[in-house]
Amino acid sequence: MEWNIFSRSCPSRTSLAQIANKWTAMIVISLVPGPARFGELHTRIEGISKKVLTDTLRSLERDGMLIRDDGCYALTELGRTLEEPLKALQVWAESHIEDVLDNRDRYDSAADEAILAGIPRAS
Amino acid sequence: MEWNIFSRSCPSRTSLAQIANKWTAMIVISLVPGPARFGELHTRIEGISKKVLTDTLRSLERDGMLIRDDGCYALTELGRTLEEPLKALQVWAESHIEDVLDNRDRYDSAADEAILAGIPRAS
DNA sequence: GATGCTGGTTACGTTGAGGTAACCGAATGC
DNA sequence: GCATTCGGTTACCTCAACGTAACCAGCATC
Repeated sequence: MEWNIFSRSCPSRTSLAQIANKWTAMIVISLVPGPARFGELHTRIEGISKKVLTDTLRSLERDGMLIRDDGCYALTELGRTLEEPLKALQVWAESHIEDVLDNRDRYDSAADEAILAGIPRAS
Repeated sequence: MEWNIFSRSCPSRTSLAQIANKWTAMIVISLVPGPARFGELHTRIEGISKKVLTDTLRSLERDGMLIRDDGCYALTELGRTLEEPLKALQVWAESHIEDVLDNRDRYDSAADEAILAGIPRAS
């Protein structure tokens, strides 16, 4: 079978949606060093609510990326194959953020100037 | 400066949220072979609406990952550094989807059986 | 100058993701 | 027995993401 994320209703797109997700990335990365308890994850991933944490954990458990044993979560073999790609996203985000912040500033101030100059719309 | 996606209000988390996104992934991957026009992207990425496509393109342009030249979009140097990590997500999603689908089936039917057996709740 | 195509924008409605806070059962401590 | 912690669940609400459809300016075509 040819799976293709660009195809409107290919199941692989739902899988992409699951892994291309900041909470998924943070949970998986948090579990790389070893299993962790619910409370530990809740502390490490600052700002995540208990609801979202449980929802995301259940969803990852359903897809077979982690297993739960009485409040203790561990990556499965499948989950471990996500370590490298998701870690790469973390590294990218942290190492290029200054660039990105600069670009945003430039973009926003250019937009402001265009408004002040009375240019009605980009063409 | 120490950027850290796990820190509640670190800007790098907003950057992670932007790149850990299915539309971002599909757009960037679509632009790897070379610049493309709006209509081409709209066709290649099946099921994306014009609104979401324009919104996502503007957002990526703002962050400096692509540039627009009269309806033609091209990755910047920064955007090209995303090629590898995002391509990895596509490959993962497409190559592990059968596994994931099996896991979902197993999880869902186990849940059904638990209900039929009268087990009130997982503990 | 009407018709159509491209690359959008706008207004509007729906859905889903996510936050908050209260609650709860089981285990542990005093 | 009572309070506390842990690992959730539940109800409720908000807001951002997304879809739909109509509209529009610029340009080319005939």
